[in-house]
Amino acid sequence: MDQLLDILKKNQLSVTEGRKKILELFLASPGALAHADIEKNTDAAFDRVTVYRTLQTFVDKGIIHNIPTSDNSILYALCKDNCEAGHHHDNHVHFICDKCNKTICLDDVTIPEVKLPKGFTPKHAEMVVNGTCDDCK
Amino acid sequence: MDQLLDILKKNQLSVTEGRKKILELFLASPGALAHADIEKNTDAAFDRVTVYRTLQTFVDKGIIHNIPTSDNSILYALCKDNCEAGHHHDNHVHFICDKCNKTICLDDVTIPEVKLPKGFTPKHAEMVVNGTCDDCK
DNA sequence: GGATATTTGCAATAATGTTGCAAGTTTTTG
DNA sequence: CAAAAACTTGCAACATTATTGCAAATATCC
Repeated sequence: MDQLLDILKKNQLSVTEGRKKILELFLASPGALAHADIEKNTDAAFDRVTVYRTLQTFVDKGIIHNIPTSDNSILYALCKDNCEAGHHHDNHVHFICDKCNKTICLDDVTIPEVKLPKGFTPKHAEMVVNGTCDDCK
Repeated sequence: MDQLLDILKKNQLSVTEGRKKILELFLASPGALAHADIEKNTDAAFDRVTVYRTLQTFVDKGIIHNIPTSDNSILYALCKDNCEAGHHHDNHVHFICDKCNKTICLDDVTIPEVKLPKGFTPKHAEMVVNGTCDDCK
C-alpha cells in the first residue's frame, strides 16, 4: 500500500484510483503488461482513454518502460529504481516465452555491447529473446 | 530488372505489378520500410489491402523480415540470401538513427549470445540499437 | 472547507489492420 | 495461342487500436 503512494508521490503525481490500481497491477505482475491486459484486469473500471493516458504518464515519469516486440504489441514493464523522468536505465534483456506468452524482465541480464561499423554511434540498445521460460520448460 | 523477376520466381510467386514495384522499393532502399512508406512511394497506386497482403507474402516466403521497434511501428527490410520460407536467418543487429530516423540492417553485426537464468531456453533474439548513423555523424 | 489545479469520462475522429467476395491478371496446359 | 485453372487485386464492410477537445469530477493546496 505504502509503496504505491511512495512511487506516485516521488514522481509528483496526484494519487487517483486509476493510477493506484494500474500501478498495483504492475507491482503484482512478474512480467510485462499490454494495454489490453490492464483493461481486462481492472474489469474495465476505467475508460480506455484513462488507461492510455496513465500509461503515458508513467512512461514519461520513468515509472514504466515499453518493450519492443516483433509482433508489434506494445508492452510495458516496471522500471528499476534508478530510472528518472525522461532518462531510462532499462538496459536489461527482455524474455518472451513462446508457450505461456509472458514477457519477463531479466533484470540481471544486461545487454552486451556490440561493435558497430565505422561512423555509427550507439546511444541505447534493446534486446528481446524468445524461447521457453522457467515455468514452461 | 532481372533481379526482381529472379526473386519472385525463385519463390514461386506470380509476377504482378504490385509485387514488382514493392520489391523494387526494398531493393532501392538502404534501410527498412514501413507500410506507410510504401503507400507513399507508390503514390497509392495499390490498395492498402494489397500492400498488407504483399508484405505478408514476402515475409512468409522469407524475402523480407520485420523489425521490432519501441515506438511500435512495423518495419520491414530485405532478408539476406540465406533466408528461406518460414526459416529466417536475420540474426543481425538493427540500427535506428535518431536524427534521420532511418532503420538500417547491420548485416555484419551478429547478435551476441547472452547467458540466461536457469530454466530459460532461448530460441531467437532481436537487437535494436539507437544512435547516430554514418550519414548523420 | 473552498479555491485552484489536475484528472477523468464521454464523444468524436483518426489510424491501422483484417476478411469475404466478385472482378481482373497471371500462369498453366493442351 | 487461346481457353481453363489458379492466383491476385480492389472494394466494401468491419474490427481494433490510438488520439484529441471539452465539460464534469476529483485531488491538492492553503
